[in-house]
Amino acid sequence: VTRQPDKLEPRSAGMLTIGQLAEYVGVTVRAIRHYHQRGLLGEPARDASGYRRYGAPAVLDLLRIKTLSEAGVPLARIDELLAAGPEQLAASVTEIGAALQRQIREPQLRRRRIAGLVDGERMFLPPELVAFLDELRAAGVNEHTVQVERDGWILLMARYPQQALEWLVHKRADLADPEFRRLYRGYGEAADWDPADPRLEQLADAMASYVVRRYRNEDDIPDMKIDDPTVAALLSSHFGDTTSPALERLNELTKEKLQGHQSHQQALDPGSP
Amino acid sequence: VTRQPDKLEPRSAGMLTIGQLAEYVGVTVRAIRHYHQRGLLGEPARDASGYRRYGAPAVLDLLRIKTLSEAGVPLARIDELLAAGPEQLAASVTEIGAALQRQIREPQLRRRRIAGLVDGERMFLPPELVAFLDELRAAGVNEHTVQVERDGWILLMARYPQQALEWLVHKRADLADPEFRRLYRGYGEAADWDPADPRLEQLADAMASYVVRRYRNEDDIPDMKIDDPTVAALLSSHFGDTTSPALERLNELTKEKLQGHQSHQQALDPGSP
DNA sequence: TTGCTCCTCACGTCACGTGAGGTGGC
DNA sequence: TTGCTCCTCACGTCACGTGAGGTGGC
Repeated sequence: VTRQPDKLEPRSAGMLTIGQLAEYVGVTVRAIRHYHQRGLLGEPARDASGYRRYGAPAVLDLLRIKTLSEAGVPLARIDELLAAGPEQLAASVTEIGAALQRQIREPQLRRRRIAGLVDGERMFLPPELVAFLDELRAAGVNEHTVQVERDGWILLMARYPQQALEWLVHKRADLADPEFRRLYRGYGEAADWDPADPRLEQLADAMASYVVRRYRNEDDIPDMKIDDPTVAALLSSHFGDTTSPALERLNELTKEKLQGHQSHQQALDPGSP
Repeated sequence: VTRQPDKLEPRSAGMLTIGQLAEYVGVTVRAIRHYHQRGLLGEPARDASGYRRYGAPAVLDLLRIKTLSEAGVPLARIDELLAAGPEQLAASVTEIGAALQRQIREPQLRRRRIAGLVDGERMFLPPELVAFLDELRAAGVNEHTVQVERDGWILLMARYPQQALEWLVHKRADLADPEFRRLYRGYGEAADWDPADPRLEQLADAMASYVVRRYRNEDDIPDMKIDDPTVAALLSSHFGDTTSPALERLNELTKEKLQGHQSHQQALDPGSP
Protein backbone atom coordinates (compact mmCIF):
# COMPACT_ATOMS: atom_id res chain seq x y z
CA VAL A 1 0.00 0.00 0.00
CA THR A 2 1.54 3.28 -1.07
CA ARG A 3 1.48 6.33 1.19
CA GLN A 4 -0.95 8.85 -0.33
CA PRO A 5 -0.48 12.56 0.21
CA ASP A 6 -3.13 13.96 2.59
CA LYS A 7 -3.60 16.39 5.39
CA LEU A 8 -3.59 13.90 8.22
CA GLU A 9 -0.62 13.75 10.53
CA PRO A 10 1.22 10.49 9.93
CA ARG A 11 0.95 9.26 13.52
CA SER A 12 -2.67 10.18 14.01
CA ALA A 13 -4.05 9.18 10.63
CA GLY A 14 -7.00 6.86 10.99
CA MET A 15 -7.02 7.28 14.72
CA LEU A 16 -10.32 8.29 16.23
CA THR A 17 -11.05 11.63 17.83
CA ILE A 18 -12.78 11.60 21.21
CA GLY A 19 -16.08 12.46 19.54
CA GLN A 20 -15.84 9.62 17.04
CA LEU A 21 -14.94 7.17 19.79
CA ALA A 22 -17.81 8.39 21.95
CA GLU A 23 -20.39 8.08 19.21
CA TYR A 24 -19.28 4.66 18.04
CA VAL A 25 -19.24 3.16 21.52
CA GLY A 26 -22.34 5.01 22.67
CA VAL A 27 -21.12 7.13 25.57
CA THR A 28 -20.68 10.88 25.99
CA VAL A 29 -17.44 12.72 25.33
CA ARG A 30 -17.52 13.91 28.91
CA ALA A 31 -17.80 10.33 30.17
CA ILE A 32 -14.62 9.39 28.32
CA ARG A 33 -12.79 12.37 29.80
CA HIS A 34 -14.11 11.32 33.19
CA TYR A 35 -12.75 7.79 32.71
CA HIS A 36 -9.39 9.28 31.84
CA GLN A 37 -9.44 11.38 34.97
CA ARG A 38 -10.36 8.39 37.10
CA GLY A 39 -7.56 6.42 35.49
CA LEU A 40 -9.98 3.87 34.08
CA LEU A 41 -8.99 4.49 30.50
CA GLY A 42 -5.41 5.30 29.64
CA GLU A 43 -4.71 8.72 28.17
CA PRO A 44 -3.96 8.24 24.46
CA ALA A 45 -1.30 10.12 22.51
CA ARG A 46 -2.18 13.61 21.26
CA ASP A 47 -1.97 14.84 17.68
CA ALA A 48 -0.31 18.07 16.57
CA SER A 49 -3.32 20.06 17.79
CA GLY A 50 -3.32 18.54 21.22
CA TYR A 51 -6.36 16.39 20.41
CA ARG A 52 -6.57 12.92 21.87
CA ARG A 53 -6.28 10.24 19.19
CA TYR A 54 -7.59 6.76 19.89
CA GLY A 55 -6.73 3.43 18.35
CA ALA A 56 -8.70 0.21 18.18
CA PRO A 57 -7.66 -1.06 21.63
CA ALA A 58 -9.26 2.02 23.20
CA VAL A 59 -12.54 1.04 21.53
CA LEU A 60 -12.48 -2.36 23.18
CA ASP A 61 -11.34 -0.93 26.53
CA LEU A 62 -14.14 1.61 26.50
CA LEU A 63 -16.70 -1.03 25.55
CA ARG A 64 -15.60 -3.07 28.54
CA ILE A 65 -15.94 -0.08 30.85
CA LYS A 66 -19.35 0.80 29.45
CA THR A 67 -20.63 -2.74 29.81
CA LEU A 68 -19.53 -3.03 33.41
CA SER A 69 -20.77 0.45 34.29
CA GLU A 70 -24.19 -0.20 32.82
CA ALA A 71 -24.33 -3.39 34.82
CA GLY A 72 -24.14 -1.22 37.93
CA VAL A 73 -20.50 -1.83 38.82
CA PRO A 74 -18.98 1.29 40.47
CA LEU A 75 -16.11 2.86 38.54
CA ALA A 76 -13.71 2.19 41.40
CA ARG A 77 -14.39 -1.53 41.12
CA ILE A 78 -14.19 -1.49 37.33
CA ASP A 79 -10.71 -0.07 37.75
CA GLU A 80 -9.72 -2.95 40.00
CA LEU A 81 -11.31 -5.54 37.74
CA LEU A 82 -9.59 -4.37 34.58
CA ALA A 83 -6.28 -4.04 36.38
CA ALA A 84 -6.55 -7.44 37.99
CA GLY A 85 -6.53 -9.29 34.68
CA PRO A 86 -8.89 -11.78 33.09
CA GLU A 87 -8.82 -14.45 35.83
CA GLN A 88 -10.01 -12.01 38.50
CA LEU A 89 -12.46 -10.56 36.02
CA ALA A 90 -13.88 -13.98 35.18
CA ALA A 91 -14.53 -14.61 38.88
CA SER A 92 -16.36 -11.32 39.30
CA VAL A 93 -18.40 -11.85 36.17
CA THR A 94 -20.28 -14.65 37.91
CA GLU A 95 -21.02 -12.42 40.87
CA ILE A 96 -22.08 -9.47 38.73
CA GLY A 97 -24.22 -11.76 36.62
CA ALA A 98 -26.03 -12.96 39.72
CA ALA A 99 -26.69 -9.36 40.77
CA LEU A 100 -28.12 -8.63 37.34
CA GLN A 101 -30.26 -11.74 37.55
CA ARG A 102 -31.80 -10.29 40.69
CA GLN A 103 -32.33 -6.98 38.91
CA ILE A 104 -34.34 -8.67 36.19
CA ARG A 105 -37.30 -9.48 38.38
CA GLU A 106 -37.37 -6.19 40.30
CA PRO A 107 -38.80 -4.01 37.52
CA GLN A 108 -41.68 -6.48 37.17
CA LEU A 109 -42.56 -6.11 40.85
CA ARG A 110 -42.25 -2.35 40.60
CA ARG A 111 -44.52 -2.30 37.58
CA ARG A 112 -47.30 -3.87 39.59
CA ARG A 113 -46.74 -1.47 42.44
CA ILE A 114 -46.78 1.50 40.11
CA ALA A 115 -50.04 0.28 38.61
CA GLY A 116 -51.51 0.22 42.11
CA LEU A 117 -50.48 3.76 42.95
CA VAL A 118 -53.87 5.18 42.13
CA ASP A 119 -55.78 3.16 44.73
CA GLY A 120 -52.72 2.94 46.92
CA GLU A 121 -54.48 1.20 49.78
CA ARG A 122 -54.83 -2.13 48.02
CA MET A 123 -51.25 -2.22 46.77
CA PHE A 124 -49.31 -0.92 49.73
CA LEU A 125 -51.04 -2.38 52.76
CA PRO A 126 -50.52 -5.96 53.88
CA PRO A 127 -53.10 -8.19 52.15
CA GLU A 128 -54.53 -9.31 55.50
CA LEU A 129 -55.34 -5.72 56.36
CA VAL A 130 -56.82 -5.04 52.94
CA ALA A 131 -59.02 -8.12 53.36
CA PHE A 132 -60.08 -6.97 56.82
CA LEU A 133 -61.00 -3.51 55.58
CA ASP A 134 -63.02 -5.05 52.75
CA GLU A 135 -64.81 -7.25 55.28
CA LEU A 136 -65.65 -4.17 57.34
CA ARG A 137 -67.16 -2.52 54.25
CA ALA A 138 -69.06 -5.67 53.39
CA ALA A 139 -70.42 -5.69 56.93
CA GLY A 140 -71.91 -2.26 56.29
CA VAL A 141 -69.40 -0.27 58.32
CA ASN A 142 -69.28 3.33 57.12
CA GLU A 143 -66.26 4.55 55.19
CA HIS A 144 -65.08 6.97 57.86
CA THR A 145 -64.86 4.22 60.44
CA VAL A 146 -63.05 2.04 57.93
CA GLN A 147 -60.48 4.80 57.44
CA VAL A 148 -60.01 5.16 61.18
CA GLU A 149 -59.50 1.42 61.49
CA ARG A 150 -57.11 1.47 58.57
CA ASP A 151 -54.92 4.19 60.03
CA GLY A 152 -54.93 2.53 63.45
CA TRP A 153 -53.78 -0.76 62.00
CA ILE A 154 -51.10 0.87 59.91
CA LEU A 155 -49.57 2.42 63.01
CA LEU A 156 -49.91 -0.82 64.92
CA MET A 157 -48.24 -2.80 62.15
CA ALA A 158 -45.43 -0.30 61.84
CA ARG A 159 -44.56 -0.77 65.49
CA TYR A 160 -45.37 -4.41 66.10
CA PRO A 161 -45.57 -6.12 62.72
CA GLN A 162 -45.74 -9.66 64.07
CA GLN A 163 -48.16 -9.07 66.93
CA ALA A 164 -50.43 -6.88 64.89
CA LEU A 165 -50.90 -9.61 62.31
CA GLU A 166 -51.88 -12.14 65.00
CA TRP A 167 -54.24 -9.64 66.46
CA LEU A 168 -55.76 -9.00 63.07
CA VAL A 169 -56.52 -12.71 62.69
CA HIS A 170 -58.67 -12.50 65.84
CA LYS A 171 -60.41 -9.37 64.66
CA ARG A 172 -61.28 -11.02 61.37
CA ALA A 173 -62.55 -14.08 63.19
CA ASP A 174 -64.77 -11.81 65.30
CA LEU A 175 -66.05 -10.14 62.18
CA ALA A 176 -67.06 -13.51 60.71
CA ASP A 177 -69.67 -13.66 63.44
CA PRO A 178 -72.92 -11.94 62.35
CA GLU A 179 -73.54 -11.02 65.97
CA PHE A 180 -70.28 -9.10 66.18
CA ARG A 181 -70.97 -7.36 62.86
CA ARG A 182 -74.28 -6.13 64.26
CA LEU A 183 -72.50 -4.89 67.38
CA TYR A 184 -69.81 -3.16 65.32
CA ARG A 185 -72.41 -1.31 63.24
CA GLY A 186 -74.27 -0.51 66.46
CA TYR A 187 -71.19 1.16 67.90
CA GLY A 188 -70.83 3.19 64.75
CA GLU A 189 -74.36 4.50 64.97
CA ALA A 190 -74.19 5.03 68.74
CA ALA A 191 -71.41 7.60 68.31
CA ASP A 192 -74.03 10.26 67.55
CA TRP A 193 -76.48 9.31 70.27
CA ASP A 194 -77.12 11.13 73.54
CA PRO A 195 -75.01 9.65 76.40
CA ALA A 196 -78.29 9.11 78.25
CA ASP A 197 -79.88 7.16 75.42
CA PRO A 198 -81.39 3.95 76.86
CA ARG A 199 -80.29 1.99 73.76
CA LEU A 200 -76.71 2.24 75.06
CA GLU A 201 -77.66 -0.12 77.89
CA GLN A 202 -78.89 -2.70 75.41
CA LEU A 203 -75.76 -2.43 73.29
CA ALA A 204 -73.52 -2.84 76.34
CA ASP A 205 -75.47 -5.94 77.36
CA ALA A 206 -75.10 -7.41 73.91
CA MET A 207 -71.38 -6.67 73.74
CA ALA A 208 -70.75 -8.11 77.20
CA SER A 209 -72.54 -11.32 76.40
CA TYR A 210 -70.73 -11.56 73.08
CA VAL A 211 -67.35 -11.18 74.77
CA VAL A 212 -68.23 -13.78 77.40
CA ARG A 213 -69.33 -16.22 74.73
CA ARG A 214 -66.42 -15.48 72.38
CA TYR A 215 -63.67 -15.79 74.95
CA ARG A 216 -65.14 -18.70 76.88
CA ASN A 217 -62.21 -20.74 75.67
CA GLU A 218 -58.88 -19.41 77.00
CA ASP A 219 -57.14 -20.32 73.72
CA ASP A 220 -59.21 -17.79 71.86
CA ILE A 221 -57.79 -14.92 73.87
CA PRO A 222 -55.16 -13.30 71.69
CA ASP A 223 -51.70 -13.55 73.14
CA MET A 224 -50.54 -9.96 73.57
CA LYS A 225 -46.84 -9.72 74.10
CA ILE A 226 -46.90 -5.95 73.86
CA ASP A 227 -46.97 -4.08 77.12
CA ASP A 228 -50.56 -3.08 77.65
CA PRO A 229 -50.15 0.58 78.57
CA THR A 230 -48.39 1.28 75.31
CA VAL A 231 -50.99 -0.42 73.18
CA ALA A 232 -53.83 1.05 75.16
CA ALA A 233 -52.37 4.51 74.80
CA LEU A 234 -51.79 3.97 71.12
CA LEU A 235 -55.34 2.91 70.56
CA SER A 236 -56.92 5.40 72.89
CA SER A 237 -55.05 8.29 71.38
CA HIS A 238 -55.91 7.20 67.90
CA PHE A 239 -59.53 6.34 68.40
CA GLY A 240 -59.80 8.96 71.10
CA ASP A 241 -60.06 11.59 68.41
CA THR A 242 -63.37 10.19 67.25
CA THR A 243 -64.70 9.09 70.61
CA SER A 244 -68.07 10.56 71.43
CA PRO A 245 -69.59 10.99 74.91
CA ALA A 246 -72.05 8.24 73.98
CA LEU A 247 -69.23 5.81 73.16
CA GLU A 248 -67.43 6.64 76.38
CA ARG A 249 -70.58 5.91 78.31
CA LEU A 250 -71.04 2.72 76.26
CA ASN A 251 -67.56 1.50 77.20
CA GLU A 252 -68.16 2.23 80.85
CA LEU A 253 -71.40 0.28 80.81
CA THR A 254 -69.78 -2.66 79.03
CA LYS A 255 -66.94 -2.68 81.53
CA GLU A 256 -69.41 -2.84 84.41
CA LYS A 257 -71.25 -5.73 82.85
CA LEU A 258 -67.98 -7.61 82.48
CA GLN A 259 -66.97 -7.17 86.16
CA GLY A 260 -65.61 -10.45 87.41
CA HIS A 261 -64.44 -11.47 83.94
CA GLN A 262 -60.94 -10.00 84.22
CA SER A 263 -59.49 -11.75 81.22
CA HIS A 264 -62.38 -10.73 79.05
CA GLN A 265 -61.83 -7.10 79.69
CA GLN A 266 -58.42 -7.28 78.18
CA ALA A 267 -59.78 -8.94 75.12
CA LEU A 268 -62.36 -6.22 74.70
CA ASP A 269 -60.09 -3.23 74.46
CA PRO A 270 -58.77 -3.67 70.95
CA GLY A 271 -62.17 -4.90 69.85
CA SER A 272 -64.18 -1.82 70.59
CA PRO A 273 -64.13 0.62 67.72
CA VAL B 1 -61.87 2.88 75.36
CA THR B 2 -60.65 4.52 78.50
CA ARG B 3 -57.50 6.67 78.56
CA GLN B 4 -54.80 4.77 80.44
CA PRO B 5 -52.08 6.60 82.34
CA ASP B 6 -48.72 6.33 80.57
CA LYS B 7 -45.61 8.25 79.70
CA LEU B 8 -46.54 9.05 76.13
CA GLU B 9 -47.56 12.58 75.26
CA PRO B 10 -51.26 12.61 74.44
CA ARG B 11 -50.90 14.07 70.94
CA SER B 12 -47.97 11.91 69.93
CA ALA B 13 -49.05 8.63 71.46
CA GLY B 14 -49.00 5.86 68.88
CA MET B 15 -47.45 8.12 66.33
CA LEU B 16 -44.30 6.81 64.70
CA THR B 17 -40.82 8.25 65.13
CA ILE B 18 -38.77 8.84 62.00
CA GLY B 19 -36.78 5.69 62.68
CA GLN B 20 -39.87 3.53 63.03
CA LEU B 21 -41.34 4.97 59.86
CA ALA B 22 -38.09 4.42 57.97
CA GLU B 23 -37.73 0.82 59.04
CA TYR B 24 -41.33 -0.11 58.33
CA VAL B 25 -41.36 1.42 54.86
CA GLY B 26 -37.83 0.32 54.06
CA VAL B 27 -35.99 3.60 53.47
CA THR B 28 -33.25 5.37 55.40
CA VAL B 29 -33.94 8.04 58.01
CA ARG B 30 -31.82 10.41 55.96
CA ALA B 31 -33.96 9.76 52.86
CA ILE B 32 -37.09 10.79 54.78
CA ARG B 33 -35.41 14.00 55.95
CA HIS B 34 -34.36 14.58 52.36
CA TYR B 35 -37.94 14.18 51.17
CA HIS B 36 -39.04 16.72 53.78
CA GLN B 37 -36.41 19.15 52.56
CA ARG B 38 -37.46 18.70 48.97
CA GLY B 39 -41.06 19.25 49.95
CA LEU B 40 -42.07 15.78 48.79
CA LEU B 41 -43.29 14.68 52.17
CA GLY B 42 -45.02 17.17 54.45
CA GLU B 43 -43.31 17.96 57.73
CA PRO B 44 -45.29 16.27 60.52
CA ALA B 45 -46.02 17.77 63.93
CA ARG B 46 -43.29 17.52 66.57
CA ASP B 47 -43.65 16.03 70.04
CA ALA B 48 -42.50 17.69 73.26
CA SER B 49 -38.87 16.77 72.50
CA GLY B 50 -38.93 18.25 69.04
CA TYR B 51 -39.06 14.78 67.44
CA ARG B 52 -41.10 14.33 64.27
CA ARG B 53 -44.15 12.15 64.89
CA TYR B 54 -45.82 10.44 61.94
CA GLY B 55 -49.32 9.13 61.49
CA ALA B 56 -50.68 6.50 59.14
CA PRO B 57 -51.13 8.83 56.16
CA ALA B 58 -47.39 9.52 56.20
CA VAL B 59 -46.79 5.78 55.86
CA LEU B 60 -48.85 5.66 52.67
CA ASP B 61 -47.33 8.89 51.33
CA LEU B 62 -43.83 7.59 51.89
CA LEU B 63 -44.67 4.25 50.27
CA ARG B 64 -45.87 6.12 47.21
CA ILE B 65 -42.67 8.16 47.05
CA LYS B 66 -40.52 5.07 47.54
CA THR B 67 -42.34 3.15 44.81
CA LEU B 68 -42.02 5.94 42.28
CA SER B 69 -38.42 6.65 43.21
CA GLU B 70 -37.42 3.00 42.85
CA ALA B 71 -39.09 2.99 39.46
CA GLY B 72 -36.58 5.63 38.42
CA VAL B 73 -38.84 8.67 38.56
CA PRO B 74 -36.82 11.78 39.57
CA LEU B 75 -37.88 13.37 42.86
CA ALA B 76 -38.84 16.59 41.09
CA ARG B 77 -41.38 14.69 38.98
CA ILE B 78 -42.65 12.69 41.91
CA ASP B 79 -43.44 16.00 43.55
CA GLU B 80 -45.46 17.11 40.52
CA LEU B 81 -47.23 13.76 40.24
CA LEU B 82 -48.34 13.64 43.87
CA ALA B 83 -49.43 17.28 43.75
CA ALA B 84 -51.34 16.86 40.51
CA GLY B 85 -53.76 14.38 41.96
CA PRO B 86 -54.83 10.89 40.96
CA GLU B 87 -55.98 11.62 37.40
CA GLN B 88 -52.60 13.05 36.39
CA LEU B 89 -50.90 10.26 38.30
CA ALA B 90 -52.93 7.61 36.52
CA ALA B 91 -51.85 9.00 33.16
CA SER B 92 -48.19 8.94 34.14
CA VAL B 93 -48.43 5.45 35.55
CA THR B 94 -48.89 4.09 32.03
CA GLU B 95 -45.83 5.93 30.82
CA ILE B 96 -43.68 4.91 33.79
CA GLY B 97 -44.86 1.34 33.39
CA ALA B 98 -43.73 1.34 29.78
CA ALA B 99 -40.31 2.62 30.81
CA LEU B 100 -40.06 -0.16 33.38
CA GLN B 101 -41.10 -2.68 30.75
CA ARG B 102 -38.12 -1.59 28.71
CA GLN B 103 -35.90 -1.91 31.77
CA ILE B 104 -36.89 -5.51 32.22
CA ARG B 105 -35.10 -6.77 29.13
CA GLU B 106 -31.97 -4.65 29.58
CA PRO B 107 -30.40 -6.60 32.44
CA GLN B 108 -30.73 -9.77 30.37
CA LEU B 109 -28.78 -8.19 27.50
CA ARG B 110 -26.21 -6.87 29.93
CA ARG B 111 -25.83 -10.29 31.49
CA ARG B 112 -24.79 -11.75 28.17
CA ARG B 113 -22.36 -8.92 27.55
CA ILE B 114 -20.84 -9.31 30.99
CA ALA B 115 -20.39 -13.01 30.38
CA GLY B 116 -18.47 -12.14 27.22
CA LEU B 117 -16.11 -9.74 28.92
CA VAL B 118 -13.36 -12.30 29.22
CA ASP B 119 -12.97 -12.92 25.50
CA GLY B 120 -14.16 -9.44 24.66
CA GLU B 121 -13.59 -9.73 20.96
CA ARG B 122 -16.46 -12.08 20.27
CA MET B 123 -18.97 -10.12 22.32
CA PHE B 124 -18.14 -6.54 21.47
CA LEU B 125 -17.28 -6.60 17.81
CA PRO B 126 -19.92 -6.72 15.06
CA PRO B 127 -20.68 -10.37 14.24
CA GLU B 128 -19.64 -9.88 10.62
CA LEU B 129 -16.17 -8.83 11.73
CA VAL B 130 -15.92 -11.69 14.22
CA ALA B 131 -16.83 -14.09 11.43
CA PHE B 132 -14.26 -12.54 9.12
CA LEU B 133 -11.51 -12.82 11.73
CA ASP B 134 -12.44 -16.47 12.30
CA GLU B 135 -12.25 -17.07 8.57
CA LEU B 136 -8.79 -15.53 8.50
CA ARG B 137 -7.67 -17.88 11.26
CA ALA B 138 -9.26 -20.84 9.48
CA ALA B 139 -7.34 -19.82 6.36
CA GLY B 140 -4.10 -20.21 8.30
CA VAL B 141 -3.39 -16.50 8.74
CA ASN B 142 -1.11 -15.93 11.72
CA GLU B 143 -2.56 -14.37 14.88
CA HIS B 144 -0.55 -11.18 14.65
CA THR B 145 -1.90 -10.43 11.19
CA VAL B 146 -5.41 -11.22 12.44
CA GLN B 147 -4.95 -8.66 15.23
CA VAL B 148 -3.74 -6.06 12.77
CA GLU B 149 -6.76 -6.72 10.56
CA ARG B 150 -9.03 -6.56 13.59
CA ASP B 151 -7.76 -3.20 14.76
CA GLY B 152 -7.89 -1.79 11.25
CA TRP B 153 -11.50 -2.83 10.83
CA ILE B 154 -12.49 -1.48 14.22
CA LEU B 155 -11.17 1.95 13.26
CA LEU B 156 -12.82 1.74 9.87
CA MET B 157 -16.16 0.76 11.38
CA ALA B 158 -15.98 3.49 13.96
CA ARG B 159 -15.65 6.09 11.23
CA TYR B 160 -17.75 4.64 8.40
CA PRO B 161 -20.01 2.00 9.93
CA GLN B 162 -22.14 1.51 6.83
CA GLN B 163 -19.40 1.51 4.22
CA ALA B 164 -17.09 -0.67 6.26
CA LEU B 165 -19.74 -3.36 6.49
CA GLU B 166 -20.22 -3.38 2.70
CA TRP B 167 -16.52 -3.50 2.25
CA LEU B 168 -16.25 -6.38 4.67
CA VAL B 169 -18.72 -8.36 2.56
CA HIS B 170 -16.32 -8.10 -0.37
CA LYS B 171 -13.34 -9.07 1.72
CA ARG B 172 -15.14 -12.15 2.97
CA ALA B 173 -16.14 -13.05 -0.59
CA ASP B 174 -12.48 -12.77 -1.57
CA LEU B 175 -11.46 -14.98 1.29
CA ALA B 176 -13.92 -17.64 0.12
CA ASP B 177 -11.64 -18.11 -2.91
CA PRO B 178 -8.83 -20.59 -2.17
CA GLU B 179 -6.61 -18.67 -4.55
CA PHE B 180 -6.99 -15.49 -2.52
CA ARG B 181 -6.34 -17.35 0.71
CA ARG B 182 -3.07 -18.60 -0.73
CA LEU B 183 -2.17 -15.08 -1.77
CA TYR B 184 -3.04 -13.70 1.65
CA ARG B 185 -0.82 -16.22 3.39
CA GLY B 186 1.87 -15.49 0.79
CA TYR B 187 1.83 -11.82 1.70
CA GLY B 188 2.13 -12.73 5.35
CA GLU B 189 5.24 -14.81 4.72
CA ALA B 190 6.73 -12.34 2.23
CA ALA B 191 6.97 -9.69 4.93
CA ASP B 192 10.22 -11.21 6.15
CA TRP B 193 11.77 -11.77 2.73
CA ASP B 194 14.52 -9.78 1.12
CA PRO B 195 13.13 -7.03 -1.14
CA ALA B 196 15.18 -8.58 -3.95
CA ASP B 197 13.73 -12.04 -3.47
CA PRO B 198 12.59 -13.38 -6.86
CA ARG B 199 9.51 -14.98 -5.29
CA LEU B 200 8.05 -11.48 -4.92
CA GLU B 201 7.75 -11.32 -8.70
CA GLN B 202 5.69 -14.51 -8.70
CA LEU B 203 3.46 -13.31 -5.91
CA ALA B 204 2.85 -10.00 -7.69
CA ASP B 205 1.94 -11.89 -10.86
CA ALA B 206 -0.48 -14.09 -8.98
CA MET B 207 -2.11 -11.15 -7.20
CA ALA B 208 -2.46 -9.16 -10.40
CA SER B 209 -4.09 -12.00 -12.25
CA TYR B 210 -6.37 -12.65 -9.27
CA VAL B 211 -7.48 -9.02 -9.20
CA VAL B 212 -8.09 -9.00 -12.94
CA ARG B 213 -10.17 -12.14 -12.70
CA ARG B 214 -11.99 -11.11 -9.55
CA TYR B 215 -12.99 -7.66 -10.72
CA ARG B 216 -13.68 -8.56 -14.36
CA ASN B 217 -17.30 -7.73 -13.64
CA GLU B 218 -17.75 -4.06 -12.77
CA ASP B 219 -20.49 -4.92 -10.26
CA ASP B 220 -18.00 -6.74 -8.13
CA ILE B 221 -15.99 -3.61 -7.51
CA PRO B 222 -16.99 -2.39 -4.10
CA ASP B 223 -18.71 0.95 -4.17
CA MET B 224 -16.58 3.24 -2.06
CA LYS B 225 -18.35 6.39 -1.10
CA ILE B 226 -15.55 7.43 1.20
CA ASP B 227 -13.04 9.84 -0.25
CA ASP B 228 -10.06 7.77 -1.26
CA PRO B 229 -7.22 9.80 0.23
CA THR B 230 -8.75 9.54 3.69
CA VAL B 231 -9.24 5.82 3.50
CA ALA B 232 -5.88 5.26 1.90
CA ALA B 233 -4.22 7.30 4.60
CA LEU B 234 -6.13 5.47 7.28
CA LEU B 235 -5.08 2.11 5.96
CA SER B 236 -1.55 3.08 5.10
CA SER B 237 -0.93 4.56 8.49
CA HIS B 238 -2.39 1.56 10.21
CA PHE B 239 -0.79 -1.16 8.15
CA GLY B 240 2.20 1.04 7.49
CA ASP B 241 3.50 0.14 10.93
CA THR B 242 3.96 -3.45 9.87
CA THR B 243 4.97 -2.82 6.30
CA SER B 244 8.27 -4.40 5.41
CA PRO B 245 10.60 -3.39 2.55
CA ALA B 246 9.60 -6.66 0.86
CA LEU B 247 5.90 -5.78 1.02
CA GLU B 248 6.52 -2.30 -0.32
CA ARG B 249 8.40 -3.82 -3.24
CA LEU B 250 5.59 -6.35 -3.67
CA ASN B 251 3.00 -3.62 -3.89
CA GLU B 252 5.05 -1.72 -6.41
CA LEU B 253 5.40 -4.81 -8.56
CA THR B 254 1.71 -5.59 -8.39
CA LYS B 255 0.87 -2.02 -9.28
CA GLU B 256 3.07 -2.25 -12.35
CA LYS B 257 1.43 -5.47 -13.47
CA LEU B 258 -1.95 -3.83 -13.16
CA GLN B 259 -1.03 -0.80 -15.32
CA GLY B 260 -3.85 -0.15 -17.73
CA HIS B 261 -6.39 -1.61 -15.30
CA GLN B 262 -7.16 1.66 -13.48
CA SER B 263 -10.31 0.43 -11.80
CA HIS B 264 -8.59 -2.68 -10.55
CA GLN B 265 -5.96 -0.75 -8.78
CA GLN B 266 -8.54 0.88 -6.61
CA ALA B 267 -9.97 -2.48 -5.72
CA LEU B 268 -6.57 -3.73 -4.74
CA ASP B 269 -5.67 -1.18 -2.13
CA PRO B 270 -7.91 -2.39 0.69
CA GLY B 271 -7.22 -5.96 -0.31
CA SER B 272 -3.52 -6.03 0.26
CA PRO B 273 -2.61 -6.87 3.85
C1' DT C 1 -25.51 6.26 84.06
C1' DT C 2 -25.03 4.15 79.41
C1' DG C 3 -26.38 3.42 74.85
C1' DC C 4 -29.61 4.40 71.37
C1' DT C 5 -32.45 7.76 68.81
C1' DC C 6 -33.39 12.06 67.54
C1' DC C 7 -32.12 17.01 66.11
C1' DT C 8 -29.74 20.50 62.76
C1' DC C 9 -26.12 22.17 59.95
C1' DA C 10 -22.94 21.24 56.47
C1' DC C 11 -19.61 19.05 53.76
C1' DG C 12 -18.77 14.65 50.93
C1' DT C 13 -19.82 11.34 47.19
C1' DC C 14 -20.79 9.28 42.78
C1' DA C 15 -20.91 9.82 37.80
C1' DC C 16 -20.97 12.66 35.27
C1' DG C 17 -23.59 17.56 33.15
C1' DT C 18 -22.86 22.16 31.97
C1' DG C 19 -21.20 26.40 30.94
C1' DA C 20 -16.73 29.53 30.56
C1' DG C 21 -13.16 30.91 27.73
C1' DG C 22 -10.12 29.68 24.23
C1' DT C 23 -8.02 27.21 20.01
C1' DG C 24 -7.85 24.10 15.92
C1' DG C 25 -10.04 21.67 11.66
C1' DC C 26 -12.91 21.71 7.21
C1' DT D 1 -15.06 33.27 7.34
C1' DT D 2 -18.42 30.32 9.84
C1' DG D 3 -19.73 26.49 12.40
C1' DC D 4 -18.29 22.41 14.54
C1' DT D 5 -14.99 19.86 17.47
C1' DC D 6 -11.61 19.86 20.60
C1' DC D 7 -9.09 21.61 24.90
C1' DT D 8 -8.89 22.65 30.21
C1' DC D 9 -10.62 24.34 34.43
C1' DA D 10 -14.27 24.44 37.54
C1' DC D 11 -18.71 24.71 39.43
C1' DG D 12 -23.44 22.28 39.32
C1' DT D 13 -26.54 18.27 39.92
C1' DC D 14 -28.97 14.35 41.77
C1' DA D 15 -30.11 11.61 45.81
C1' DC D 16 -28.77 11.05 49.33
C1' DG D 17 -24.24 9.46 52.88
C1' DT D 18 -21.57 10.84 56.60
C1' DG D 19 -19.63 12.89 60.33
C1' DA D 20 -19.95 17.07 63.84
C1' DG D 21 -21.84 18.60 67.91
C1' DG D 22 -25.65 18.48 70.88
C1' DT D 23 -30.08 16.82 73.35
C1' DG D 24 -33.81 13.60 74.72
C1' DG D 25 -35.80 8.75 75.82
C1' DC D 26 -35.59 4.09 78.26
